[in-house]
Amino acid sequence: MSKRTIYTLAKELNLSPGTISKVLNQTGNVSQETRVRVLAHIKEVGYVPTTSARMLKSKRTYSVGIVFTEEADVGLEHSFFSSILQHFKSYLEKAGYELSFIVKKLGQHELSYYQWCMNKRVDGVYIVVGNYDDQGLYELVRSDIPCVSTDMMLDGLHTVISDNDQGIRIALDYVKNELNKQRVAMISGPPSSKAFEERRLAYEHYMPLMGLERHDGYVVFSESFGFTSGYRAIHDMIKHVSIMPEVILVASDDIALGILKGLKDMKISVPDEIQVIGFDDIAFAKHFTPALTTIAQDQKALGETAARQLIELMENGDQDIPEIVKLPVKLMRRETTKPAS
Amino acid sequence: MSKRTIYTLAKELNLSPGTISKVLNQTGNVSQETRVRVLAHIKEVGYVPTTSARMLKSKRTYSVGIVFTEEADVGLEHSFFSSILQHFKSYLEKAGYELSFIVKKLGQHELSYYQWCMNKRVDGVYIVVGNYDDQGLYELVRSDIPCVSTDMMLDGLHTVISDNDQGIRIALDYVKNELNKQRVAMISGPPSSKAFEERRLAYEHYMPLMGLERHDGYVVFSESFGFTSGYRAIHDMIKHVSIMPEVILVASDDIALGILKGLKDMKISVPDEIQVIGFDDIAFAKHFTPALTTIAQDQKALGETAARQLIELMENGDQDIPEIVKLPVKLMRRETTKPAS
DNA sequence: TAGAATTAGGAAACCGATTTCCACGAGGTG
DNA sequence: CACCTCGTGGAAATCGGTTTCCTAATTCTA
Repeated sequence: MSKRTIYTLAKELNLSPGTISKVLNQTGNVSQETRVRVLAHIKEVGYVPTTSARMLKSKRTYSVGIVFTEEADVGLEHSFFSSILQHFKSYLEKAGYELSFIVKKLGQHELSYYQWCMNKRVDGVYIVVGNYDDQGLYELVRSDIPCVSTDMMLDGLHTVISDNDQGIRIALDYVKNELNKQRVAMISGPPSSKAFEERRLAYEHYMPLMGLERHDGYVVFSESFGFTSGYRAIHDMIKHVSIMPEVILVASDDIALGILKGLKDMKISVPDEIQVIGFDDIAFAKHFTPALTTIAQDQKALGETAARQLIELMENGDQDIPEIVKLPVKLMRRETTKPAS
Repeated sequence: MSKRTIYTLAKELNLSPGTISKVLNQTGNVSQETRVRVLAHIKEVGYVPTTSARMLKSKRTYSVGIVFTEEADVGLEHSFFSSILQHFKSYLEKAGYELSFIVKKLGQHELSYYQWCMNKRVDGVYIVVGNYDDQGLYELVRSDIPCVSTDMMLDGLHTVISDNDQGIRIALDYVKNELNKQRVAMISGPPSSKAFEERRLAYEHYMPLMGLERHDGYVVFSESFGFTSGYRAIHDMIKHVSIMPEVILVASDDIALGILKGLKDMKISVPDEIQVIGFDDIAFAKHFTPALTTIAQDQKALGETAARQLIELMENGDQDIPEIVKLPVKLMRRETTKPAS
C-alpha cells in the first residue's frame, strides 16, 4: 500500500504521466489499447488520484457544499430538514459526489460562503436551510457557482419546494367539505421562512374565497420552529381569540405537536373541541397520540429532486432547468381531525 | 474581488511568496514589523489561502471526515445520532474545522474510507455510526489517522460513550425501590450495536443480583433501530411471554415509542398494566403521550466531548487521552412509569 | 508514391501553496 | 579591525496532478 502517483504509474507502465492523466480524464487522444492497459493497472493497484493536486489545476472536484443554517430550533435535529438532507445525501453519494458543510472559519481564517466555495472548488452548493438576513448567501447565489435550495426562494436561485398553496387549499377543502367546519385559525411560524409565509398567505387568500370564518386573533406566529414555541403559541391564541376556532391549521408539524401538548394541558380535547392539521408529515406525526392529521411533503422527492437538479446544473450548466420546481403535497387523514358523520 | 495568491500579495507588499507563507504559518524568522504589515494587508484584502495548494505540501487541512453509516433505520433522520452530530459539528466549527461525509465513491473512482481520508488529507475522523461488519473501518482505525467514535468500541479507537451499565442499574434500582415491581423484561436492539449489547448484558447482570424476576421470553431483540421494529417486538414479546412482565426496559427511545404504540393498540394500558422505561431521551420522549420515562444520555456532552477529544488528538497527538470516556446518564421520571404510592 | 491529414504519446509549463537552504547586513567579540 | 553570529528575507525545489504544444508514426488522398 505504498503511495502511488501518476509518476509511479507512468514508470510501471512505461508511459508518461500526461498520458495517464489523459486516460483518467478521458481527454486527448489515447489508443484503446493503452487506455485499457492503464485502466486495468489502476484497478489492480487501487490507485486514486489525489484530490488536492487535481483541484489545483482543474475544476471538477465532485464535492458539494451544504448550507445548513442553525437558528431558532432548526439544526440537524430538526426531523424535516434532516430527512431531506438524508435523501439528498444518499442520491448524491450514489452519483459519486461528496458533501461538506460550509463553514465560516477555516483554521484561523474567517471567510464568506463564497470564499469557502472558491477555496474548496466545490462543484455546487445545496442550501438546505438559509436565512434571508444572511448577506453571505446573496453573494453566493449571485456567483456562478451552481446553487439549489429547498427552503429559500431568491432571484436566480434554483429552488425545489412543496406546493404550499395547494397544501393549504387541500386542507381548507377538507375542513369545509369533510369536517364541515367554519371557523379556521392558523398558527404560522416565523415570517422569515418563505415557506411559512406562503402558507399563511394561502390561508388568507382562500379563507374568504371559500366562505370560511376568520375572526380576531385567528392568525398567530410562533416565534421559532420548534415544539415549545408551538406550545406557547397555542396558549397565546386561546387567550386572545374572540371566538374559539373549530380547526387550527399549523404551519409545521413540530409546532403542531407542541400545540397538541398545549391543548392537552389546557384540557381542550382534540379532535372533539378543536381539530388540528399540521404541515410536513415528519416521521413522528403518525406516531403521536393522537396521530396528527397533516399535509405531507414528500421529503424523499424534495431531497432527490434537489440532488438531481444540482447534478444537472453542475454537469450540463443552466439550460432548460426550470428555476422553481413545485412538488405536490397530500393530505394525511389521521386522528386530530374528525369528519362530520 | 480578483483572485489573490501569495504571489499577488508578495508583489503588493514587495516581499517574496515564501515570506508570506511564513507569516501565515508562524514558522521561520520574520520580523515583527513585516509580520504585522502582512497580516494587516491580508485582512484588508480578505485573502484566504487555497486549501488544495496547501494540502499538496503540508498536512493540516482543518477538515474532518464523518462516518455515518446508514442502515437499519439509522440515518440523519435518527434523532439521537443526528443530535450528537449536531453538537459535534457546532463545537468543531467554532474551532475552525470543517466537516465532510466520507464516501466510498468519488467521481468514477471507488475507494475505501482510508483512501478517501488520505486523498483528502483530513486531519481526523469521527465515526458517529459504524458497522462492525464493515472491514473498511478497521483499516481506518488501525491507520495513524486520529479517530474518535461514539457508538463503536474497537481496540485502539477512542470512544466517548454513555455509561450503559450505570443506566441499567439506575433503571432497575428505580423499578425495585420506587416502582416496587418485580417482573422486568427487556427489549433490546440488534446485537450488532455495542451499546445495545452493553445494556442487555447489564440487565442480565443486575437482574439476579437485585433479586428481580426474569421469566421465559423476557428478552427480545427488535430487528432494527426504529419505531416500527419496536412495534413488532412488543407484539412478539406479549405473544410468547410466560408471565406478563410489570415493567419493560427498552434499549432505545425510538424503539420504546413503537412499543408504546403497540401496547396501546393491544389495549394494554401504560403505566397501569405495564410500565415502560426507555433509553436515550430523544427530543420527542418528553413530548409523547404518555411522556416516556427514560435514561437520558447527554447528547450535547457526547458530541462535544467527542469533538474535544478529536481536536486534542489532531493537535497534540495521542498522549494521556483516555481511550474510553464514559459519560454519566440520568433517570428522567415521566408518565410511562408510576411509583407505588 | 509523394504529400497531407490524422493519431498516439511525450516534454514541459503550470496551479498555489510549503519548506529548505542560502545570502546579506547588523551587531558582538577578541 | 578581522571574524562570527544571528536575525531577515529571498530563491528554488517540491507536492501531484492537468493541459498545451509538439513530434513521430501511421493512414488517407490525389
